[in-house]
Amino acid sequence: MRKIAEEAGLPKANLHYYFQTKEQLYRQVLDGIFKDWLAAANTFDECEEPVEALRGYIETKMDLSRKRPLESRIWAEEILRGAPLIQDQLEQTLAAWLDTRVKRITDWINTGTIQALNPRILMYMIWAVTQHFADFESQIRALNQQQNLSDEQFAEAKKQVVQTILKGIGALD
Amino acid sequence: MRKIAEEAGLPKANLHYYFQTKEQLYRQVLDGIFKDWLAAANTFDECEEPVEALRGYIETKMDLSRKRPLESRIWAEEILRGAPLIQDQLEQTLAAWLDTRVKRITDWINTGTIQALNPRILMYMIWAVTQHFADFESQIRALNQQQNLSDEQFAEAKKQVVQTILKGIGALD
DNA sequence: ATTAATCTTGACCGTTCGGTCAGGTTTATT
DNA sequence: AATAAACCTGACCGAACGGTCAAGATTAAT
Repeated sequence: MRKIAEEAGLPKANLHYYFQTKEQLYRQVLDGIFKDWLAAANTFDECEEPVEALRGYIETKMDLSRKRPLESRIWAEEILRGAPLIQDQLEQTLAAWLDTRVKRITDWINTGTIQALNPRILMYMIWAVTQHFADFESQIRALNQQQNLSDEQFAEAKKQVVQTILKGIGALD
Repeated sequence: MRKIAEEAGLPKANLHYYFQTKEQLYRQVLDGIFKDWLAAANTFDECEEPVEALRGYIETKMDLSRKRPLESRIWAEEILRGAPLIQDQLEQTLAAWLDTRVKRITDWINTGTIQALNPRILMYMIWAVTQHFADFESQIRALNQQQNLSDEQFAEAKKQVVQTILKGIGALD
């Protein structure tokens, strides 16, 4: 709280005027992140066909990792800790969101647009890969001559992630 | 340190006899994890062909996530924090390891065994997906009726991860 | 049996932590 | 101009933190 107040340029006591406890502040941060997360998630529904729907979703998640890596990292840290404060949101909102998307993917499988697979695991894979570029940024930087990925490198990564996953599930030739 | 001593069943002062500072203890933990990580990494070299080499590597990493999720999580947390204590290891050992594997993958591309792609990004994807099952275990549990993945579910996930990535890079039909 | 080395421990120390509070200042309302 | 509401702040508090230390217990070496 001291460091946050310092960073924000106000006395710690004043910070406590707006956020009574550290946990309340943290909860508001998590809520904001969850909102952004769901907003990005809606990209998934914008297209009918799997190729465009998944491409749009993956690209949106990649862009989020690029533009707001801190959000992704705070989310990741909360999950790492066992999600003590967001378990309800995961079990309710996120589970419901996932269920309806699982149904859509199942439809694609049944119509033969993509190959048979477990839709949940596909979603886990997409989350894992896209968020990795935010959460493991410092590792990637260390492996890239101590330089963050350039815009060009990131664009290449985005393209390859989309390509590999879409091809991997049989949505591309 | 108090909690660790408690968990280990000895007085805190005694813990400090074996580990002078918290950071020294933490470093030893990180070193142990890095060793396991590199041991798993060597699976990559056991086979000549991309399909078997990558399948073996992915499966080993998946097994590690299953059997030692805490290790993966501590590693992830260290990276999330910006890798303050393991930057050297990332820039030296890990970077060197990655370089030689990038060369192998490049060979596969040049001989047409897999399609053209950026080998580094492929490795990031593999790391992301395999470690996700350890690092985001609590999220997966919340989305799986509050139950950890069963052995059967995990086996299915492992199979699908291998299948999707191998197919995604054009190593399978 | 004696000594030295290693291990164990309760009590203690200074610092930092999240949080409080009385009292001040500013802003909005009438 | 008077009053109320909202906002701001330095000083302070108890608890928890990582770490220390002197002294005791145990083990190994001679």
